[in-house]
Amino acid sequence: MNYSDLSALLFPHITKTPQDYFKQYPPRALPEGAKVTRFAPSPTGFLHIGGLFAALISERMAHQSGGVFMLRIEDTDKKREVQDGVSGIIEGLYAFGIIPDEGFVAQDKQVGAYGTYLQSERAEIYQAFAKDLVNKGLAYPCFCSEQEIASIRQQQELNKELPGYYGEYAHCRNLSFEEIEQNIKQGKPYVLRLKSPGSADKRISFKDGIRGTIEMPENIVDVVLLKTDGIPTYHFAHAVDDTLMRTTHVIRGDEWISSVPIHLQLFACMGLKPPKYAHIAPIMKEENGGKRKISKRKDPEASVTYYSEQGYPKQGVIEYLLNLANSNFEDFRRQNPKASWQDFKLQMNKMSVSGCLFDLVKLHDICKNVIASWTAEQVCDAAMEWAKTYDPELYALMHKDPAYATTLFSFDRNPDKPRKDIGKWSEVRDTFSYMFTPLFKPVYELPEQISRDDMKRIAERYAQMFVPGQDKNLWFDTVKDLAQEMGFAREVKQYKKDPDAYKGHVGDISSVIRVAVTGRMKSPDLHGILNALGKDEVVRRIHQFTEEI
RNA sequence: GGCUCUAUCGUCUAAUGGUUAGGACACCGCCCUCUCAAGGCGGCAAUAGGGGUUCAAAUCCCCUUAGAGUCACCA
Repeated sequence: MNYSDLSALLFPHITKTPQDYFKQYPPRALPEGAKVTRFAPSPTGFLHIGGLFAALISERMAHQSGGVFMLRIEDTDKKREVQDGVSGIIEGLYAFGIIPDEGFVAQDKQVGAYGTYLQSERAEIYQAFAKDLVNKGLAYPCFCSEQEIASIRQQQELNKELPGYYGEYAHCRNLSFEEIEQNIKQGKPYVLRLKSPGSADKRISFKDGIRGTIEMPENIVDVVLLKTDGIPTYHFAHAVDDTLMRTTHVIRGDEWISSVPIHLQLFACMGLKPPKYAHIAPIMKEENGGKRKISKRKDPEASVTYYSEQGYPKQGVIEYLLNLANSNFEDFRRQNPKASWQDFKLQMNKMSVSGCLFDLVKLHDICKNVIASWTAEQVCDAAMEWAKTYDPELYALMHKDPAYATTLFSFDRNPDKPRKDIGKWSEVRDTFSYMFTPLFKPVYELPEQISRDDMKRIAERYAQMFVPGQDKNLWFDTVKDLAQEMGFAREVKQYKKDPDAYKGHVGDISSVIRVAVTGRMKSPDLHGILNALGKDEVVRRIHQFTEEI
């Protein structure tokens, strides 16, 4: 068979060759050791937490090495595509600060000299490479119908043989030029298959950046390169795109490991050097005592939008992910409390090989620490930004008086022992609702050891005594004075020494004031709260308290 | 089922043939304290099972078991 006749028959309109494209997309001028990586999702819905994880690793590997990080969209499966899928991914990435250098930077905006980064716009490129393979006798058209493929499969299952289109099962491998020509003239649909040079008894091995050396049987299946519509399969697109985009490191989910023999063979057939691979274990979820891959359908926390909605600070989410990737991130953070997470040197070979369970509790803890390390202004800004979209009522209240809102976050926020009570912005409303008069709808929790009469007397007396703006120690002295006046001990220790001599102690006085003003038995620094609320509001709340209990 | 990978506290993991098997989260106790949060101190808690190799095994080898991934004109 004359293969150039065949390639002309199959691709009459393709004039460019792979060489033309190599010229168009020359090697990148990057320093030695710079890694070129990409995140290449298909736009089938919102960004998955596993996708963010993979993107983060790729971004780190590129930027740590002075390389380039690309966002390529793999939209070769039009059936599964979802509207706005691209913007969902970009927004998800941007929301967590993962910014590509090349590829898509907005729904309809691409940057970079190695594009287009949208696979559906690259059809001609793939076909040029396909034509070249046909020319070399390494690819052929296959006219088998779905039913024929299915029956081959059935037969193979019956014989307990490797399923797939290969060897003697690959009928269309042996079609003559005339047969092919006739089929084409009749308009019979076909796919283009690789004429796999592999043999069943040979094995290949490759070095995975995360897993080390992996050995596998060589690929022998004549995999589909171009689908009926002329659009490539993932495998072929990967080989062509990552070659032309000069990707050095392909970092992807470990569901791809078993396809590596196909990929390596494709590169070999095209005479190309394959990139280095690193396969990331999936993020898992616990279910009925077992582990399973976290699922878009079943698990709300699978979508990165969940973390935005809940208001986990993006730094916290990223740091949690980095912690999953390299557990020594924790040590780094402890030693460098102020450093940016980007200063951490992520190491691929330290990544876990088996999938880990996603732990929302640990995430929450990390977020608490992250928030605790910020200034009140930073916390307030971030909380407000969240509230803007997810809690408009709270936003309006904070926005009305930003200085007041900032004050709330400064309670107990001293640098040595910062308060750690908020892990995500959705907790702000409940934590501080009593600080906003419109949200203050008290259901008083009362201290049991104090009589109602005493509570009223304490509260009313305090309303008279309260002087805003006092120094904290001075203020507490007045509370102690009140304790004494009411027959309570000035000090807890004093009370414990001789409980029968007092009605209670200064802590009980604080409790009454606290409950009157916040409706709760627990709160941050009472002194701060009273001063923030101001005399009028404190007095008003105390009156409300004495009337309602 | 074939192929591939994996197995250390409940969870995330450290320990590259010699450690009282370390840390973090969670949980429990104590201390500090006007409540809470935090903090300090302590506790609970693991090498899946069985065989080898070795003076010595969580670590190397084999088997078993369990889990994960994959076997599409999906990525």
